Amino acid sequence: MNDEVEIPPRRPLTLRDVSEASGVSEMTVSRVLRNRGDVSESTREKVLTAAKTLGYVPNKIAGALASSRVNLVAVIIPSMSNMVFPEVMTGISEVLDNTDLQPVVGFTNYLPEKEEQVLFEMLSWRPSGVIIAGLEHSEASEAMLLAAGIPVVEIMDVDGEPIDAMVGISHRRAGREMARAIAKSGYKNIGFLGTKMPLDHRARKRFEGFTEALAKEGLEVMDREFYSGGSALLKGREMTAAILERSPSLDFLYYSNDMIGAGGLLYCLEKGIKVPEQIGLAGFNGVELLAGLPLKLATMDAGRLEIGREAARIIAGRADGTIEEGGQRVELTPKLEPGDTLVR
Amino acid sequence: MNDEVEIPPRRPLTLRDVSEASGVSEMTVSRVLRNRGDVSESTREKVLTAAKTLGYVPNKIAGALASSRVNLVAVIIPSMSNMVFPEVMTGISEVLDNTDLQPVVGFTNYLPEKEEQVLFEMLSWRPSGVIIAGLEHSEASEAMLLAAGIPVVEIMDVDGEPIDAMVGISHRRAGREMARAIAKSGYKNIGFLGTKMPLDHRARKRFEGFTEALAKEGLEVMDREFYSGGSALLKGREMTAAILERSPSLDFLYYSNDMIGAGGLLYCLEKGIKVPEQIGLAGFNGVELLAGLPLKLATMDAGRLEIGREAARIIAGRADGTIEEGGQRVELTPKLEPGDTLVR
DNA sequence: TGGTAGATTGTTAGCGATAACGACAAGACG
DNA sequence: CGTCTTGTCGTTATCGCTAACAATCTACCA
Repeated sequence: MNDEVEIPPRRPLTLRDVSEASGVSEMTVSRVLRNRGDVSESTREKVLTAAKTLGYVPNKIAGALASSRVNLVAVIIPSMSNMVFPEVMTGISEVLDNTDLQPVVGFTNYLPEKEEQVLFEMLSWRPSGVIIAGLEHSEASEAMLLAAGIPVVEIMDVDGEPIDAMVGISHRRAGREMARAIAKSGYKNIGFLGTKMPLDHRARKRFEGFTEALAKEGLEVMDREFYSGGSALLKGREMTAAILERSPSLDFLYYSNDMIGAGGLLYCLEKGIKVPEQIGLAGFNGVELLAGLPLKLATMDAGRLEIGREAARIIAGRADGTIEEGGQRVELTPKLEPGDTLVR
Repeated sequence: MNDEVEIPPRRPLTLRDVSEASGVSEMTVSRVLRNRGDVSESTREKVLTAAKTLGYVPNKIAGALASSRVNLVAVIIPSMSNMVFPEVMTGISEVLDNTDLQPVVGFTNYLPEKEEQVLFEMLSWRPSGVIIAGLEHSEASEAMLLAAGIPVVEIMDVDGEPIDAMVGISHRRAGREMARAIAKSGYKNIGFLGTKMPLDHRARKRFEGFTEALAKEGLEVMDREFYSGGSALLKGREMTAAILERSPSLDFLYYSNDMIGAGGLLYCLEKGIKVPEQIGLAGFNGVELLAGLPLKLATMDAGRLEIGREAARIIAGRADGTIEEGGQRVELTPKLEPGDTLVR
């Protein structure tokens, strides 16, 4: 009850405090702390020690206002709870860690209104760039992005027109290629299992490409099953059970993501269904998890890590002036991984 | 090439632009946009339409500087790539979505230096609160947190002294309870499989509690296996194969997380090992994934969602003045879920 | 020894918003 | 009919920092 050791300064520290403590002007302190402009070694040290002993933390709000430069990059993605976006984030962080840029993440839950809110909120902090998932946005969102006057990279998808730059894969093509691979392997009775998500445009595009290419091979999707919410692995099981019950003649199941595919795979193995002879299976995304399954599920790697990296590179390059123009279009090619469940 | 429709204003819009467009003072525009103070309905509408047609996005940097109020909450966590923190984030977002607070996430990769950097960076934006994983921080980090003068909630763990508030479970206790449950089930030869992470204090505490309680039962950990990096599911398989090869007499395997536990479970089932009779298994965390496995892995739910919610509630409450004091200590009780792999 | 380039440090004026207070009009009231 | 509220705005002074320029102080050369 009796510690007069240090009265914690109720008023937060400012440059002035450091300036007074070290006997130089605020400007000089500012220069030292930002490593900008010439400062003699002696005063530099004086300032640095003063700042450290005081425990000074610069106020970036004031700094940003004065210099109209913000080292934040807005990253807007649907969610973090499926395995796809964490990996994108890893790629982004990896690249941004070598710059003075900092990612700031916002979630939309696949809701356009939420996206609009989050975007508005983030833009009001005047970030140096925006990385946003998808090519489909509300009109208001597009207008904001356009008016912001900063680099915008739309990621994941390249089937459409970007506002500025885009990095991703063609989900239509991914669907098509999978369809062709399935047809080539001789499967005829194909079922589709996916999410009940009218707002997941990429899943939709994959499905469109899939059916389109199947049609060219004279095939069609014979049955479908949808889910929403819950444990994806469990849902995969349940949906597989349901669809096979309803359509016993199916010999291939295409899942809209690896997680439900893995559930389906486990279910089939348990039921003694011969995979891939009796029934073939395939998912989408190329999540790391698949490596640990009894059989390696066929999938298509979406290159999520590389998407994150490339998007960050564009933002970083444009922020530091290395890159002049905008409008980059980077299409990565999804890689088919047949695994053990797509061969005959 | 000939669209003189709208020259996109090179200079970003400010309050002044809106003020001029609507014929009122900047102050009034500010009042309207923030819904604060009395403004007549007619001018309110004038301002609102002006702002909308111009596409004005307020500059929170300036606003924050002037009002010294920031609606940001810094959330500092190790990573997003295991299944534990996404769920914590969900809990945080859930609560914060009902306030005007916004989470801003930073990652430390379990590195104290990285934590320090991220913390410094975030504090320099003067957030309204900090939610940070763990009770162990570098001296500098603690000093910063202390000096920041804002609510700080340390989450996940309660085995230690918080800087301010804390919300979590006792990992020592979680380890102890699991040990007791295992002993009670009659298992005698116990193996431990975990991450090679000297910096994961919570895993360490669980292990300490585990061995301590085992000792009281006259038991001890007979063999151990560690890993780092890679696909956790796959690593779980490999480690299980390795430890059983080396110590065939083991009749129980305790995994430091559910993911490697799931890998081990799949491995055992494949090898025809009778679970839980021949060998019992248990993990930790209670991830949703487990529901989809052939057998439900025994685990201990860490209440991650609730941790996130509670932490956010404390921050929100203190930010809006609903809660006066600091130093809250919320200990949630981990729930043992025996599943199908911890019974005899 | 005066002059000048180069290195170092200080001064002044905002950045775009908000807090706090002041001003003014339209009723309310005795 | 003058004074007092209330309801609506406007003015002024920062917030903490940085850009741009000015001022000093060296060192060195003709």
